[in-house]
Amino acid sequence: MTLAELYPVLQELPAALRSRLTDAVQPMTVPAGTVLFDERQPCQGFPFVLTGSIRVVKLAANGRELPLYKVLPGESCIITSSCLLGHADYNARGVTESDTTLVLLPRALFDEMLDVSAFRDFVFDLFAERISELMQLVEEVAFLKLDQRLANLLLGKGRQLHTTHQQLADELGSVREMVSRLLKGFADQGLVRLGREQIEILDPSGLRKIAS
Amino acid sequence: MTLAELYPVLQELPAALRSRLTDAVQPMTVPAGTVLFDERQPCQGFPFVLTGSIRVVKLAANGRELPLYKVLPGESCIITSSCLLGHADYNARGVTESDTTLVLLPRALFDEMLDVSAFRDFVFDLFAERISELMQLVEEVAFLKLDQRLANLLLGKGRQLHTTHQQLADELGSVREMVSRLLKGFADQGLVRLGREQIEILDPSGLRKIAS
DNA sequence: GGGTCAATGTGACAATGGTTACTGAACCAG
DNA sequence: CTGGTTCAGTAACCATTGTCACATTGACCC
Repeated sequence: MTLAELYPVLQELPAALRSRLTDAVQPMTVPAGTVLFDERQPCQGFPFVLTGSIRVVKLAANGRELPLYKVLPGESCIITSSCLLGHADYNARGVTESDTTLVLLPRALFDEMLDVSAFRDFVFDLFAERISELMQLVEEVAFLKLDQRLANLLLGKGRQLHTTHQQLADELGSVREMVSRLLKGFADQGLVRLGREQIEILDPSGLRKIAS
Repeated sequence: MTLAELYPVLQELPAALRSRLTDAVQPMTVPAGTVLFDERQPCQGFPFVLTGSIRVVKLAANGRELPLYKVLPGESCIITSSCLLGHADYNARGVTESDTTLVLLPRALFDEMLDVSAFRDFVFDLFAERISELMQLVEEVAFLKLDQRLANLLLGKGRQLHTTHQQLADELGSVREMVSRLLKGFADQGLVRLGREQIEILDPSGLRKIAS
C-alpha cells in the first residue's frame, strides 16, 4: 500500500504541498521494539504508518506499562497531534510493535498542511474518535475489576486466540500470575478452554456477563 | 462578563453568523446540581459558560464518580466537541457545580461555525490542551496510590484550604474514611495541620516528595 | 530419550483500598 | 441551653491485586 492509498486525505492537498511532501519525506523502516518517541521529548513530526504498528503506552514508575492505543496503517496518533498543536512535549511512549515502515511528516510541514481544510478535518475527526477510546480506557482502569477487563479483552480477540498469559497481562497493565489465576477461574466455569499459548472461548455470552 | 468577552473568538465570526448567534441563542441560568448532559445521550449543542462551572464526571456502576475536568467561564468542553465532531453520544456526565449561566450553541450552528477557521482553531487548540490533562488523569488513576493523589490534590489548592474530607474524597473518586486516614497520616508527619473544614499545609516540599 | 527453556500452575503472603459501624466534636437553629 | 446535624476520627474486617517462590508442563532441539 502506498502512502496516498492509506491516507487518501493527502490527495486533497494542493499540488505544491504534495510534491514538497514527497520530496522532503521518505519512508523509513524501523525494527520491532524501537522507541519512536517518549515522555518529555519534544515532538518531531507526525507519523504516517505504512506497515507494522506503533504501540502507545504510559509508563509507571515501577516499570509497568499501561497500553493506551495502537496506531495501525492508515490511522493516526492523537498524542502526536495534540503535542504538535499544543506545542507541548510528549506525555507517553511510542514503540514499534513489529517491524514498521512509516513516513515522518516534519513539524513545519504538518503546520502548513493544517492550513488545508481537508487535512485539518482529517486530524480533527481522528481526534474525536480517539477521545472516546481514551474515555473508555479511563473508565476501564478506574472502575472495572481485573476479571471484567480480562473478559473484555478476550472478547475483543475472536473465538480462538494464540497468546501467552504474559502478553495478556501486559495489555491489561497487570501481571502474569493474575491472568493465569483469572483464566483458571474462567476455565473452571466452562467459559474458556486453555492450552499452551492457546485460549478457546467456549461461552462468549458468559464472558460478556462477567464483563457486564 | 459578556459572551464576546469570555469567548473572544466569536468576534472573529462573520457578521452574518454572529447576528444569527445572538438571535438564535439566549443565555440561560440553571441551578447548581443540574445534569446538563449524561452518558448515552445525544449531544444537543456546545456550551459557552458565562458564570458558574460545569463538572464533568465518569460514573461507576456502584454510583461513585471520577471527576474528569471542569468547564469554567471562557473554557470549553472537550467531550462535547468530540461528540459533535464524531456525531457520537456523550460518554460522561456534566453537572453544574454552582448556579450557572450558559449559552448553548445548537449543533447546527456549531457545525456552520466550524467552517470559520478562527473558530475551528479555537476548538482545536482546546482539544490539544485537554488531551494532555486527560493523559495526566489516566496516569494518576492507573499508577498513583491514593496518598500520592491526595498530596497532589492538596498541593494544587494553596497553603490554606477550606474543604471537607468528603469533598476531597469526591475529587479523588474515593471515600471519606480513606481521606481522613491519609490526612491523619500527613498530620502525624507534620505535613499538614487539620481543623474542622480546614487544612493548613505546613510542609509543601514534604507533600511533593510523597506525590513524587 | 534427555536437556533446556518458555509457559503455566499454585499457594502463602503483603499492601492497598473500601466497607461497616460506631464515637465524639463542632456548629447552628430554636 | 438543647437537640439535631454535619464533619471528623477510628477500628475491625474484607476484597482485590500484586509479590515471591517454587513446582510443573509442554515444546523443541540435539
